This record gives sequence, C-alpha cells and structure tokens, in this order.
Amino acid sequence: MVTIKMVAQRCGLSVGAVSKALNHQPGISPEKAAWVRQVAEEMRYYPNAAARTLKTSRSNNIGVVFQNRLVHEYFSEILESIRAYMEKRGYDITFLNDERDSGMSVYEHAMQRQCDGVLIAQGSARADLDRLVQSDIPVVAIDQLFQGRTAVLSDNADSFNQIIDYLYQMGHRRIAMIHGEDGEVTRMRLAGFHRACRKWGLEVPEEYVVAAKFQEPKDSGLATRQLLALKNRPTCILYPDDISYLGGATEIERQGLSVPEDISCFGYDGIRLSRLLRPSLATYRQDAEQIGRRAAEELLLAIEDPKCYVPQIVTVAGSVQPGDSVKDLNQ
Amino acid sequence: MVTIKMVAQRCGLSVGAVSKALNHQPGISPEKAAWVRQVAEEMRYYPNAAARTLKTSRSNNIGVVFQNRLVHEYFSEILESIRAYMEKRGYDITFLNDERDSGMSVYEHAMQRQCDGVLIAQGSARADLDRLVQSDIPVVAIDQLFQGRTAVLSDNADSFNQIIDYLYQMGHRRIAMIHGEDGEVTRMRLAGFHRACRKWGLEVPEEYVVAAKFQEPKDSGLATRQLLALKNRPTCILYPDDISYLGGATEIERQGLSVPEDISCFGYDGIRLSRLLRPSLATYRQDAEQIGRRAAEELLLAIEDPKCYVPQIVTVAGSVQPGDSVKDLNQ
DNA sequence: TTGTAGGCGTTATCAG
DNA sequence: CTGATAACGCCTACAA
Repeated sequence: MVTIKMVAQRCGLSVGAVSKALNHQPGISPEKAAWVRQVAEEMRYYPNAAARTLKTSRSNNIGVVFQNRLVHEYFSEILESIRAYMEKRGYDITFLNDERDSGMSVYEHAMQRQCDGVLIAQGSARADLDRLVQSDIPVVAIDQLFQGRTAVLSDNADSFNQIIDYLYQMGHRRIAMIHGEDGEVTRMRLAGFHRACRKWGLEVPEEYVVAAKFQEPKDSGLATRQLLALKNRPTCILYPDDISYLGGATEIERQGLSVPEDISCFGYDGIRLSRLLRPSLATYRQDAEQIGRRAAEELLLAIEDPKCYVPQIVTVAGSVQPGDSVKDLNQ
Repeated sequence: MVTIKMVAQRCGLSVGAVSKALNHQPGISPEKAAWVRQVAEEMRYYPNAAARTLKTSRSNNIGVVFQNRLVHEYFSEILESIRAYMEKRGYDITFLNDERDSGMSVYEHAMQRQCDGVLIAQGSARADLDRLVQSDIPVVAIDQLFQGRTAVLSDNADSFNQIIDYLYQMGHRRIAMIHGEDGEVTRMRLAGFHRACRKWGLEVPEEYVVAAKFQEPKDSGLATRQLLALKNRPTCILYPDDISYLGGATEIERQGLSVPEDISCFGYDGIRLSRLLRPSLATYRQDAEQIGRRAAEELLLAIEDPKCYVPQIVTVAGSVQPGDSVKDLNQ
C-alpha cells in the first residue's frame, strides 16, 4: 500500500505538506499543491480509510439495517438505489445487524464502525433500534416512523385515493381489502382505504376487510377464500402486495373462477412480475428508486450539517399501474 | 465511546494489560483476565474498528462486488446467505464498486478499506476485476472462473443431466433450448444440454437452440415465437431462467396455445415465483443459500490461513423441481 | 510557505 | 505476570 509518507518522499516534501495539498488546505502554494496531487495520483495513492477514520472520526461509511428482507424485490430495489447514490457521493455501505454472537446492538455496531449515518430499511420496529434512534448518529428510516427522525414513506394513505378512483371509474362498487400485519404501514393503508371509499360513498362491510400477511401468498389465499364465500361477494379484491396476489389467484382458479372475468384483483408494489403476469396485474407502483434516493439524500444532509438539519417526513408518491386483472364493469 | 483506556482506568490497570485480557493473550493471570473482560462487558466496551484495523491491518470486513444485480432474486438470495454467514463469524460486509468518481478500481477500493477478502458475485467479467484477482487479497468468485482463484459454481453442466432425465421420463423427445448471453455459464449449460441429449439418443436440430438474454422476458418471447413457428415443433422448451419463461408464456398464450397442453416449459433458478405461478413452473432449483454459504466459507478459509489455502472449484448441486408446466406425454 | 510533533485507539514488544 | 512504549497512517496545530 502506498502511504502518504511515500508520496512525501517522492515529492521531497514533508508528510504535513503533502497532506495539506491532498486535502486542498491553505499553507502550500497552489502550484506545488497541484503537482503533489498529480504525483499522488500517479503513484495511485489513496488514503488509508482506517487511519483517516481514526483521526477524523469520519468513516465515509453508511450503515444499513436491512434484516432479511433482501429477498423482496421492493426492498432490493430500494437498497440498489441507496447504494448507487451513496457510491456516487463517495460513501461506502456496510450492513448493520445485531444477530452477531457478541450480543452487540445495532447502535454499538454502528459506533464500532464509526458509521457516519445509518439507514433503517426494515419493516418492523425493534427494541434494539431504539438505542440507535436515541443516539447522536444521524438516522433516516424508510417506511417507518421514529420520534424526531427523518422518515421516507411511500404514500400509503394517499395511494388509496388513486386506487379507489381508478377502481370506481372501472365501475367497481364492492371493493374488499386484504391487508398485511398490523403496523404503521397497514394502519395508514387501512385509513386511506376507508377514507377513499367514503369519498365515493362506497360502503365497506366489515367482512370486506380481512387480515393476512405481507409476502405470504398462502395467507392471502385463505383470505381470498373467505371473501369468495360471502353472500354479497366483492367485485374486486385488493391485495397487500403483488406476491400475495398470486396466492389469491390460485384460490380463485381453484374455485373455477377467473381473473378478471369473475372477480377483479389489484396488487401493491408494482414489482416487475406484475407486468409479466397474464393477465397483467393492476397494482400500485411504488417508486422504490426514488424512495431509496430520497432517504440517501436526507441522510447525507443530516451528516454534512447535523446542527442545521431538521428532520422531516418525506412522502414519495407512486402511481396506479393499470392492468388486465381489473375488469371494466362499465361495458 | 468507551475506549480501552477507560476500561483500564476503571480496572486500575494499564492499557496493555487490558488489551491482553481482552484478546485472550498470555501475560496476565486467567482470573484477572476474566474479571477485566467482565468489566469491559459491563461498560459495553467494543474495540474501535478503525484503530484495530490500522494496527492489525485486519478489518473484519469483507468486500462484495455485486454490480446492479441486486434486483435478481437468485443473487439476492446468495447475498443474503453470505451476509448471514459472515455476520455469524463476526465479519461485516461492504459493497465494493468501481463506479465512484475517484476513478478508483475495485482493487484500490478494497485496499483502501483493507478488506480481509473479496467476494465476486456478478455475472460478466470486467477488466477492472483482473487487477483485484491478481492481487494478494483473498478472492472467491461466484458463477465465474478466475485463474488461480476459488470459484463456487452452480452445476450448470450437470444440471441438464437431471433436467433431460426428467423430461425424457415425462415422454419428451423433442426438446428445445433458449439460452442466455454467451459466457462461462451459457457455454457450460449448452454443453451439458447436448451431452444429456446424446445420452438419451435425442436429436437436437440446430434450430432448436435459440439465443436470448438472461432475465429478459421479451427476448425469450421472441425466441419462443421462432420455436413455435417451426415445422417440427418441440414438445418442450427450456428457458434460461424463470423470469424469461414469463415472456415465453405470454407468447404461447398470444398464439392461442396453452402450457402445458400444447407445449411444455421448463425454467431455471427455482425462484419463489416458480411455485406460485399457475400452472406451476417446472424448473431447476439452484441452491442459492448453499452457494452463498460455501463461497463465504471458502473465503474465510483463504483469509484465515492464506499460505495453506489451495483454491478450488466448488460445485453446488441443485435439483429438478417438478411442476405442472411439463405435460406427461406417457399418458 | 514549510516542517515537526502530538495524538486518534489499538496491539505488540520489551524491560521491569 | 505487569506496565510502559512504540508503532499503524493520517491530520492539524504550532513552530520555524
């Protein structure tokens, strides 16, 4: 590894002078500084991250709490977006977890690595995170609210305005909703759903709202069965996510019915699959790329000027992605 | 942050003594060492990663080269598996890339961060990687071969033995193959395919082998159209991956045909989707979890004893996942 | 404008 | 068995 000392030697200067040149600091003539930088580049000198971190207590490293959601396309996209943005800004990304043997909390892990900031991108709140959230480390959460911290949320509540608008215009009046586990997200979606229905004067019988789980086709399959068994069957079912819809579709088919002829379906997330299915799945497309980017942006703002940074709640709008799984009842 | 100095103060010992106790080194009585460790734990002391790295030039940090394939379920699963394993062993994971402004190569990036080892998990070889591969940094590649380096491969060639066995037993004699971009993987698969067919005495007309792209349903759709137009149409089509099959399915449906009644289909990868589709997709299930774990294991071996480590080629077997997309022609 | 020296938190060496 | 002490590579006051 080429160190600053070697560069100094090569330049016939002291380490201090070279350091100043490299960091664009005063105390060295501009021409000489430029020349030093050039030599450094030729020598392929890059400052040792550990040394710099130790000295400056800035690591240029962002911690990301991701749990095991890596296998969900929506979250993968968010992560990819974060990664791309951070990289462009010269930050690295390290996974932060608490499952290690040492019994270290996420907070301690972040401290140990001297992460400049942490991005929380997991669904369920964990006691473990509280310590982190209450610390001085800049934190931005995705799809999750923490006291006094910036959160980037998909527009869970408002999305249903668009969804119900769309379905209403397609002639649907009896709309059922299968929702995921209880939590911030689910509560916002339920509220949004009910509000949007009221706006159009749609009645929502209690049995039209059924609990299932996110990303679990089986559960949504069962919920679908319940809905299909109702006397006053809905004309359209909303699913907690695109993957869950598959469970519903299987159940519908099993009963000898078909989408969208006998019943319409609407997903959530807008993963690639939704466009590839036949019939294509009408769904609400979340803008994962932008969610990731906004979160990254906010975090860097918080890092680069912690004193002036004021936490906020950022909402990223998605949009209805029409599809063949919703029948136009007007015709 | 609580430092070793604070622990020493609290214990009324020197930093040196505490360091020995913490690192289980001789030069301190076992009882006192144990007591020191307990105090350290109570104080929630964790060694500063940067300082330790600087001193030991071991970072407990693994670099992962992943490019933008994060959004493919197969790779996400591998990454998740790597992450889980490394974490358990006390290593962190940092993304390594070369797209940063600084014009730093992956190698330089890894050096700067003093990564203990690097995992290469991307499809296409890049000139940039060569520098890394030729360096002293332990490297393990996934689904890719590098001179003198350990590679963990899915059993691309052998898988077709199993696949063709399965299809033959289901009565298929005219089997076509749509394959992905040229490369190590594709070449191995093609060879495996041809060999397996010869084993059963199956003839493979040239027009039965069509090029498309990985993970691009549209391309596979076009390839499918070509195959369906043949005078002597195959009874079964092999797709480069499960996602690509969706493009084929769409094309088949568009022609008024159906899977598996008119034509059978077989995927590759065995992502979750394959089991959720109707008809369920017969496919070759790659053991992503094990591929990731084996790669991680090998890398740690190489790191922990570089002198004795001998690079090898590890093949991880998958298995045929039967599905309704293949018709039993025997009946 | 330049060079020197101290220290960030650790570990490791070497006297006591 | 114990405690100073010197690095690791870098930055930054401060002295020249």
